[in-house]
Amino acid sequence: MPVCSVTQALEDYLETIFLLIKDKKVARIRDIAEVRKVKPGSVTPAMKRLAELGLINYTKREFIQLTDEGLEIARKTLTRHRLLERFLTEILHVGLENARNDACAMEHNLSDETTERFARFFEFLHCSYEARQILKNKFQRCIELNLDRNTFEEECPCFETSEKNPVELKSILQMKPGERGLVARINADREMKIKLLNKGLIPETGIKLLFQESGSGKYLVQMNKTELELTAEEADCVIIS
Amino acid sequence: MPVCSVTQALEDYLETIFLLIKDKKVARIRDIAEVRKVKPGSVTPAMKRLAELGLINYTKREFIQLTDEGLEIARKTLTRHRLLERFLTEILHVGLENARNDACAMEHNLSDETTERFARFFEFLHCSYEARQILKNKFQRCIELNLDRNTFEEECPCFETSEKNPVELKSILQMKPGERGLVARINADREMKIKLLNKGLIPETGIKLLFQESGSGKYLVQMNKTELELTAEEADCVIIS
DNA sequence: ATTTATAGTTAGTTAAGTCTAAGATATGAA
DNA sequence: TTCATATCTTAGACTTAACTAACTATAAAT
Repeated sequence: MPVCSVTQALEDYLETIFLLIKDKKVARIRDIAEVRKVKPGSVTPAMKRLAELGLINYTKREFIQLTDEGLEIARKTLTRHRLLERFLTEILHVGLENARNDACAMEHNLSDETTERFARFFEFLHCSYEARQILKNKFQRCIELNLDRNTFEEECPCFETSEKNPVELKSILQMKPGERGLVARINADREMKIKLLNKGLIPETGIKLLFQESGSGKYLVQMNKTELELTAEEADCVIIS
Repeated sequence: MPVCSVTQALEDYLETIFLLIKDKKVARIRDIAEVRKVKPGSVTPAMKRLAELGLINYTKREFIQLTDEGLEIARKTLTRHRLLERFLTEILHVGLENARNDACAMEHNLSDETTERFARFFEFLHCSYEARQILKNKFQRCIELNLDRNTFEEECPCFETSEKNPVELKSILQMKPGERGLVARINADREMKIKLLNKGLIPETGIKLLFQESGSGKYLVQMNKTELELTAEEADCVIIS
C-alpha cells in the first residue's frame, strides 16, 4: 500500500547489492549492512520496500536477487558514481577517499544532461591529444606547484601561455577605496585558501574595496551585493585582475 | 537539549535566509517557505532548530537574523553551489536549469579538497589562454556537433589533434567473439546515448565481446565483471578503441 | 540429537522533515 | 475602534530511515 518512489537510501542499497553479487556471487543481509555501515536490523525493512517496489526478489532468509528493473537502477547509479569519481580523481586530481565520498553524495539526483556531459568530457579527452596534454600535465603541475609552495609561482606552467599580460600580482592590498576588480585566484596555503574560498572569493567574482578600517586595519569588501571583512593578511592573498 | 548537527535541509534554510536578506533586506517565514517550496508550517520548527544551534537569531514573529556562525555556513554552502553551477554551465555546458538543480543536490557534503579543486580549475583557466581556447571552443563545438547530428563526425575539432591514428570507427559490431577493447565513446543520439551510458558504457571502460546470440541477434558483452546484453543497434553505437 | 553460534527478523523507539488544519497575532482599512 | 486579512505558530499525523534488543531459524559441532 505505501509504494512511494525509490529514495537515495534505496538506490544505495541497490548499488550495494549489485556490487556484492558481482564480487561475491550473493548478497547477504549481513554484508549489505557492513558495506552500508548500518545495522542488520535496518536492512531487512529496506529489502521489504525494495521488494514491494519490484526492484529485488526477496523472501525471508533467502538470497537477494535484483530484478531487471532493479539492475537498471543499480547500473545507472553506479555509472554516475564512476563518472563523478573518475572526474574528480583524473581531471581535478582529488584524492581517492574524498573523491569516493563526494561521488557518493553527488551520484543521486544527477540529471541525464549532466551525466552525459561528464561522459562527453572523457570522450573529448579521449580524442584530443592537445586537451589531454594541457589538463593532465599543465593543470596537474599547476596543482602540485601550489601545494608545495605558498605562493603561486610565476614559473607555473599555465603562465607560459597567458595572453601577453605582464604577470602582475595585485592583491586587495593594492586596491584603492572604491576600486573594483575580479578575483583571479587565491594565493595562499591550503588552509587559508579554503577559508577564503568558503567566504565566496572564487575566481571571476566581482569585488569592490569599500574602505580600510583605520582602527582594526581590516579591509571591507563588497562582493555579490554583500559585505565582507578581511584582515590584511587575508586581503593580501586575494589576487585581483 | 537535542542539538544534533546541521543537516542538509538546515543548510538549505540558511542559504535561503542569506539570499533573502541580500535581496530583500529581510527574511520572512512566508518567503523562505516559497523559495524552498515548502509550507510555512514547516519553516517555523526549522527556524527553532537553527536558533537552538546558534545559527540564527529568532524570536517569534520577529525578523530572522543570521549569526556569524550561520553566515559562515550560508556562505560556504553558497560558494559550493556557485562553483558547481559555474562548472556545469561554463565548462560542461549543461543547461542552466539542470545545472542549478544538480548543483543544489551536490553542494552538500562536498569535501574541502574537491571544492578547492573546482576553484583551481577556474584559476587555471583564468591564466591559461590555451586551455580556455580548447575547452571553451573545441569542447563546446564538439558538444554542439554531436547534438545536431546523429554521428560523431570526423570533422569534429578534437580529431584534428588526435595522435595520428587514422580515425577508425570500430564498434562492437566489428569485434570478434573473445576480443577485448576499451570504450572510446558512444555514437548515438541523445536518448540512446544516455541509455547506453546508464548501462555503464562510459569512456575507457574495458569490455569483452563474449558472443553473439544467433537466435535473438543480441550481443553479449562482459564489462566490469558483469554481463551486458546489447541489441545490434545498441552495439553499433559503442565505439571501441 | 542436542547444543551452540551465526544469520536474519521483528517490534518498539527515536529523529528529521514534511504536511494539514486550527489557533494566535499583527496590520491596515472602514 | 473594530473587523478583515495576511502572517505566523502550534499541534497532531505521517513517512523515511536509522537504532536497539529480543526473538527465531539455520547450520555446524559435539
